[in-house]
Amino acid sequence: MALTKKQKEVLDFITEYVREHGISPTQKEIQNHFGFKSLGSVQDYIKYLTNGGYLLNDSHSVRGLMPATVQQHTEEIPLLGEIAAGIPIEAIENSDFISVPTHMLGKGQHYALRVKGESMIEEGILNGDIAVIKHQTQANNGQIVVAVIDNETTLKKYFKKARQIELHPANSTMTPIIVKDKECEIRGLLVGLIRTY
Amino acid sequence: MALTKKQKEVLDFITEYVREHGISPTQKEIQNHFGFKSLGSVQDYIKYLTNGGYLLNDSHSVRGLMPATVQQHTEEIPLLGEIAAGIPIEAIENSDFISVPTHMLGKGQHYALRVKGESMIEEGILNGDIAVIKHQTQANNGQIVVAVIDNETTLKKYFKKARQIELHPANSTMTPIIVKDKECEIRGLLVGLIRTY
DNA sequence: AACAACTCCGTAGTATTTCCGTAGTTAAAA
DNA sequence: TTTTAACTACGGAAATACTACGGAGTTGTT
Repeated sequence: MALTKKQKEVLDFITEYVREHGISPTQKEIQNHFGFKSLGSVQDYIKYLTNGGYLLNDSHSVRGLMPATVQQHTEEIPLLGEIAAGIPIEAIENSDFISVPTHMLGKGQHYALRVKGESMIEEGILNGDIAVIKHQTQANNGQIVVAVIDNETTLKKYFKKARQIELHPANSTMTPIIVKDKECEIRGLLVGLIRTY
Repeated sequence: MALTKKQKEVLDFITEYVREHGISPTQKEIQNHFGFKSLGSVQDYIKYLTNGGYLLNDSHSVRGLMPATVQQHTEEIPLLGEIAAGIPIEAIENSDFISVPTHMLGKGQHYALRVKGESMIEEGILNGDIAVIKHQTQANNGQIVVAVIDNETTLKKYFKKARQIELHPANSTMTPIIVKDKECEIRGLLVGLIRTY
C-alpha cells in the first residue's frame, strides 16, 4: 500500500518530531502544523497510516503515535581490544561493545579496535583512537588494513608488490614491514575512526 | 505505552538528578522542582512511569527511584556546517543531524562541524573529519577550540597570554594567530572526532 | 456516468492526564 | 521508644487529548 504525497508529509512530520523531542506530537500539534481546521483531518491521516502499517497508535493514550520504522542511525559493534599490542584478535574474549554511526558501516561484519602506538600518526591516527574495521581478507594497494604477522596484529597501509607484501607505517621514523605473501594475513579494512578528547 | 510531555519532563528530571548526584531525588524534591502543591501529583507521575516500565521504584525505600535506563548509546546532534570556511556558524540554517556515541558527550549543548583544511593536521585532525564540539565560551590553555575572528570560524589550539590570545594551528607551515582579547570569541570546545574512510 | 479513494470539516462523546487534599504506613534518626 | 521524614493510598475535579461519525468536495479509474 503506497502513500500519497500528503500522507508522507504527515508521517515525516511525526517521525521528525519524535526524533527531535523523544515523544510523539499530539494530534493538535499535527493539526496546527498543517493548518487543518479540524482534528478529524488528522484522524483520517492517522487512520490511513495506521492501516498501512506505517504508524503505530497506542489507542487513547496521549502522544501515543510511533512511526513503525524507527530509523537506526547507529549500530553496536564489538570492541575487540587493542591493535599493535601483539595479541591475536580472536584471543580476546571480554568484548565490549561500542556504538558507531551507521554511515560508517557498509555491508558485512564490523568490529572496533583501540589503536596503540604512533605508527600511523601521519595519517591522523593517534594513540588511543578507536578504529572501526570491516572484516575482510583482501585489500587493495594503499588501503589501511588490519594484518597479522607472526601472531602480531597491526594496523598499516597495504601494498602488494610482485613478490612480496609491504606494510607501511605512516611515521617517518619507522620502516616498512616486508613479508612474503604467505606470512601476512589480512583481517580487515579501516573504514572509520572515533576519537574522544 | 507512550509518555506525555510532562511525564517525560519528570522522567528526565529524575534521570538527570541520578546522573548528577548518584542517588535518586526524594519525592519532595521532585514536588518542589515542578512546583506541585501536593505530593499526590508526584505519586501519579511515579505510578505512570513505573507502570510504563520507564522507572523502577524500590517500594517504601527512601530515594528508591531508578530510571529503567533504556540506555541511549548515541545521540543526535546538529551538523552545523564547515569550519574554517569563513561562514559564521549561526548563518547556516540547513542543519543536518549526525549521531555520535554518547560517551563523547558530557553535559551541555553539542554540535558538529566538518573540518576544512589542514591546519590541525599534526593533531591528527584531517580535512573532512567531523569535529564534535561542546558549546562553551571559555577555554583553558592548550585546549582545541572553535573560535570566531573577523567573522571567520576556525578550529585551533587556544593559549591565553597576559595581553593577548594566541590561536595555534597544528601545522608547522602555518603561523599562530595572535589577537587581542576582544577580537576573539570562543564558540566551543573540541570533545570528539569522527572520520569515515 | 458511476465508483472508489482521498482530503477536509464540524460536533458530540469518551478517556486520559493532571493536580489537589487528606489520611495512613514505613523507615530512619534522636 | 518516640519523633520525624519520606513514601503510599485513595477520592475527586478540571483540563486536555483522543475517538466516532456524518457529510461534502475533489480526483482518478473503469
